[in-house]
Amino acid sequence: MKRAPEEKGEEMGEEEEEVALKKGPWTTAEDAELVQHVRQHGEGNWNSVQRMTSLLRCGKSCRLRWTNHLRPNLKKGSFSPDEELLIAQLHAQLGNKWARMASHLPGRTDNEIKNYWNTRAKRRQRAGLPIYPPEVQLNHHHLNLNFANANAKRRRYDDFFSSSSLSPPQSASASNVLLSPDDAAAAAGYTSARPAPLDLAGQLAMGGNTSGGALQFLAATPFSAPSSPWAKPFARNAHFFRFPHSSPVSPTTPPTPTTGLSLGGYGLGLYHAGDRTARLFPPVSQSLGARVELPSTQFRPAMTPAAATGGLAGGGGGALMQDHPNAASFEAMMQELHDVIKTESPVPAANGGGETGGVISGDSKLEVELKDDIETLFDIIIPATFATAAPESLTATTAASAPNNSGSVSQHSSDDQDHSNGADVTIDLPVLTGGGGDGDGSSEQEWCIDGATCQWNNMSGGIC
DNA sequence: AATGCGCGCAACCGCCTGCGG
DNA sequence: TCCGCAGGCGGTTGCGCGCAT
Repeated sequence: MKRAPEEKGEEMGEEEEEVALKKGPWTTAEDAELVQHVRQHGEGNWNSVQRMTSLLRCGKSCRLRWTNHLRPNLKKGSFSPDEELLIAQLHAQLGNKWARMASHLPGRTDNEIKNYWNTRAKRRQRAGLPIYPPEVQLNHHHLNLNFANANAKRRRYDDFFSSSSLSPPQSASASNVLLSPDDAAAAAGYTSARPAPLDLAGQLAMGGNTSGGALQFLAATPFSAPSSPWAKPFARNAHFFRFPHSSPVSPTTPPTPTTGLSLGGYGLGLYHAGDRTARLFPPVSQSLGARVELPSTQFRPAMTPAAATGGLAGGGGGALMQDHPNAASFEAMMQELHDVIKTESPVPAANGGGETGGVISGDSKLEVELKDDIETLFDIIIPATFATAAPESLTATTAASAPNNSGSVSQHSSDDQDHSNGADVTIDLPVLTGGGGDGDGSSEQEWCIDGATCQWNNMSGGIC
């Protein structure tokens, strides 16, 4: 992109009759004009703004101004402690992927998060303090322990870690390596008053720890908190996600028959419109004994080649859950959802938030968002679940000891696909059948978002 | 009161990617 | 396949404000 002549700047050549583009702070008049333009023409095509309005701003500047300051539903003000913790968690998992982090913090912009993190990290580094809260470094520890291979696979899928940035776990451990969690907490000034971020982990772990595990979900989960940062990332496509609230999911309670993910009392599940059979991840047990099974082809007529062959030891790519093929693949699951969304186009992409479309079509935008949300589940929530499991059990678990009962997770050596060291993590996916939930795919809120009235409590026989 | 300094934030810049011709 | 364009992203810069000296 060529630099525009600067306002303060040098003389323009005689031949250059182009209007000098303005730089610097925006005026309220400029803001108003940009807002008016977006209202009339929608987002996108930013370079046309200059042609269609009297604004003397380049397209990039207009886009930046809109996304960072003018678009609706922007949340201004300082970050809440929950948001701060979520940012730390996201940064630990994603590195400097500000835009992706912002997608999980509704109302916040990438620039805002970036500025916050950079100043905070700079300050803490200068003070010789660890840049991550102790909770996050614990996550790292277990993430590395349990998900090394899974992450390695996923990196191919979505360039998981930025090659130019430090690996987050390395940077975290480097800054914290000499400190015990307690010492680090003390040194970092994190107090016990800070809300525990990994409640979900505890809920899930407890849920898998007993035969009556679902009852453990009677306790509120982080997703049930009205302002929970755990829940917010999923607000964009709330109709695709269901999370445990204050009531357990009955084993016979079916998920909503629409495409999506569920985090019910039995864990995380993938369900699908028109399909009364849902596959659920069971809650993670502390024994970490079993193996897991992810996608099947029951949702579509044919497995994609990649999903059918990639990383599915035991050839279970096309099997139903009952078949328990000894394989799991994050890629495959996302591939499956990807295919489902492709073929179904189940809901309108717009979900509020003032987004008016743009260059990304509704379906593809939905895909991206859902993929991000799913990745958050895998990046943050499921690793967090491990973080609260007994650490010693993690290291002691071997493939041979995996009992293959539902409701747990196992590690097993892997020589498939990426030939990386470490263990695969697999999850058994029992089949639950039946009907229920409203499943109408409407915008009706079925879980708490920002304090809105939660209708879960009013659902009879539903998820909540 | 004046000055210096640090911090937070808004905006810019350059690179990269995706897409269409 | 190449090329140009538009948009997105991450890093960097610069300004304004508040605080300490």
